[in-house]
Amino acid sequence: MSAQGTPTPPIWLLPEPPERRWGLGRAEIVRTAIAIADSGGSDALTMRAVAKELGSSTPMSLYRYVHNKDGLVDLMLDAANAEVTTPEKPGEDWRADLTRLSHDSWTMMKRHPWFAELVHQRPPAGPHASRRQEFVLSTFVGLGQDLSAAVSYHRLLDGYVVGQALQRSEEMKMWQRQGFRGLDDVQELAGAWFVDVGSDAEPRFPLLERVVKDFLGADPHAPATPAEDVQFTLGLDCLLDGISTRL
Amino acid sequence: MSAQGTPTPPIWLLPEPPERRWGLGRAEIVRTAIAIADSGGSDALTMRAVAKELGSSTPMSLYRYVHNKDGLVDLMLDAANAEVTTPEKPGEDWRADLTRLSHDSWTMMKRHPWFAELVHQRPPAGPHASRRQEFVLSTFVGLGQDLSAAVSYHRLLDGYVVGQALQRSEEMKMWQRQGFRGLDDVQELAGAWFVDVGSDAEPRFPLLERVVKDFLGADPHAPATPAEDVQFTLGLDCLLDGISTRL
DNA sequence: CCTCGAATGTGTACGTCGTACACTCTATGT
DNA sequence: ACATAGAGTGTACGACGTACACATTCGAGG
Repeated sequence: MSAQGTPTPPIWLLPEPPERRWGLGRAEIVRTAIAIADSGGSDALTMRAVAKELGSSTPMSLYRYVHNKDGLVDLMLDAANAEVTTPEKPGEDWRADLTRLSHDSWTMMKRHPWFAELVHQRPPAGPHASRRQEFVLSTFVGLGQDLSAAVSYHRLLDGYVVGQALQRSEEMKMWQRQGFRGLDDVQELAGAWFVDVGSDAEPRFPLLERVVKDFLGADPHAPATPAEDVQFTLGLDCLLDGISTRL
Repeated sequence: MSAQGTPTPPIWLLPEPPERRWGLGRAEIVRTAIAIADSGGSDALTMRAVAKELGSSTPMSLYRYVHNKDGLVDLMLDAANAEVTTPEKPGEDWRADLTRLSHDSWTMMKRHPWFAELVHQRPPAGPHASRRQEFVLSTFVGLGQDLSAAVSYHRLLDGYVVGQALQRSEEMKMWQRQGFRGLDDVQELAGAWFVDVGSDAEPRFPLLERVVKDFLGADPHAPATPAEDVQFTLGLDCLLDGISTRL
């Protein structure tokens, strides 16, 4: 990544390349990049990979359109953000609004597991992100909160959603990490990953061990995991409860 | 990083190198790596940099001790986690316990801004992390919750703390991004980063703009920022409120 | 229809990263 | 004093992002 050399400014500062007469375009590039990251994870997102997928033999073609990789990431994040529908104005029921918004974001991040990993690598200044943030802020300000409290609550909510998504993508990686056969490996892993497990009679982390066993005992190829959504909703409700007592 | 090739298992699976007779040691390596990351950020954390700092001319010396970079990161994360004191057993007042634990973690992550960026890049299986997790789980289980609820609440809290730390380190990077002179640049930035700002008369994101101005208007070299801690505490309390109504 | 110039794609190459492999050096037990 | 395991070094490879010069392609004016 750009690391440190010259921390790239958001791509929005740079002019959109003029209307293309032939050749590639931002939209196509971003779509391809998203497809790659969707299927291969954020590690698979490589300028070379995107270029190859597009048929271009070298990655250099892309640079005319996206300026650099950080710019491409900016565009991907914004495209993903565009998939969650943000109301124009706060409605009657603030809690319903925010619940819907959070759930929309959550399903978007389930669709794009790379989002949570990449979003912390760029300043959060995309147009759609800004729009959503403005909406949430205005919701709380409309409820009589001052701006700094509104910012706090927005952070709280946003951090929660992204954090859950991050944790989810970690778990997915854990599954990919090795192909399990059965519960034998589970035992091995549970015993190995958590050091100082202690004797069988008195394990050092009994609860943790049960969690790991439950987790690893589940079918990795189970289609849908409603439990995930239930957990998400529980946390969110609990958070909104806490907020609402403070309004 | 290891990217994808062979997702490195946690370093605790590998035997600690036998007691050194001369030369380096894990402790010294990890200490140096943490010092580098503390001062230069997670981007500065390079095997080469660590080796140079240690006086070794090549990074290869390190590999006998830490196996690979992921292993070094595992050790760094665990060392940082060791800095937050986890009680042996849940006490009388669960809320005080968790508040103290969260605040401890938060100050640790303020001390080590790289922590939040690196923690999501490795499985959360370090001994100290496990111990803290076990403590939180047992707190909730002791309150009569079932295990999956306990896991939810733990995630909620942990995700909150790390998320706040992540946001903080993002802001710090934003400061470093360029050396501001005064409010002129601020105006420019505020107008530029948030696209479609709209006319001066009717900005498209009025609240957001105020937030950015407030943020950029503050003194970047202000020593302590108690406001930060106040925000942290607000969110945490609000979260604990939400949890406590569900117990 | 041909040609010219701007818009677009390509090849090559550099610097950085993690790290494998073979090598040399060092300190210790005999 | 010397063999030997334990430790550090040098060199090198492949992947990455991307700068720069070059080749190619298209659309408009003669």
